[in-house]
Amino acid sequence: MPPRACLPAAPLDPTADPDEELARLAQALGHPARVRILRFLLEQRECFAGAIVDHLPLAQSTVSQHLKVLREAGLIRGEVDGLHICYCVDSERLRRVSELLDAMAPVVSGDTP
Amino acid sequence: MPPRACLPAAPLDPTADPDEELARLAQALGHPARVRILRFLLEQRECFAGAIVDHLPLAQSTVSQHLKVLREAGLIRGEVDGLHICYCVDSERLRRVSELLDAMAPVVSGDTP
DNA sequence: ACATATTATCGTCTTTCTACGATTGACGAT
DNA sequence: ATCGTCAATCGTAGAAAGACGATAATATGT
Repeated sequence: MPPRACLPAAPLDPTADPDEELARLAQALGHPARVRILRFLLEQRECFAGAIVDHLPLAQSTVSQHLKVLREAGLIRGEVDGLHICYCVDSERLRRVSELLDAMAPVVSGDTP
Repeated sequence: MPPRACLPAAPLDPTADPDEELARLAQALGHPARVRILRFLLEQRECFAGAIVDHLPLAQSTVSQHLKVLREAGLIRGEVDGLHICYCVDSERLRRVSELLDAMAPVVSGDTP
């Protein structure tokens, strides 16, 4: 098996501010195409970029940009595998979103009297 | 107690598409100021717009626009109370975000072997 | 009716996002 | 070495977001 190099992946500023972190993650999720990419990636468990391009009605360069946004938010990781780049969701990072949300709104019951 | 009228609140297109819905909600969350507003609102349980303006280093009109974004995403509701507008978080709608996320990634364990 | 207080909206400017085609760089195969 | 393939990046054009001051709308108090 050839050694798998890792893409620059997540520049992810160690923001330390949960508001900034949540906003950053949410912004990455804030486009239908990117949500679709995530869902597809979760369904396939992993796949190379070309498959994602085929799955969306967008140009290759556009998809590549969306992938970059998701990568920089840390929501996906891409590994170079020969000619392809194999992408997969960083589930931990995805869970982090719910985590931040829950930390913010710790189960308030009955807000609509 | 005077009758409380409800603001246009949530135009919220009944998208039916969970990807669109999640993207829409995430986009509303995708700005630090708006996250801060939500957090503040959750802490206070409710408060009028002026208090939010005082709490952020932004112009009144800017805050008003952020409130509008949150309102249109259904994340907050504003009720006219005399001279003030009393805002509060729609916790159910906020939980909906986690819900959509969880539905998308139903607890995948061990994604980083 | 008038002045005051509170918030939304308007107009504008600047910045960022989205999308695309074209190009580049890297790899594998011939 | 050259050729195809795959994916990132560049350059650019148009759309949307973010910020502000100024203005308008509405309700309250005098």
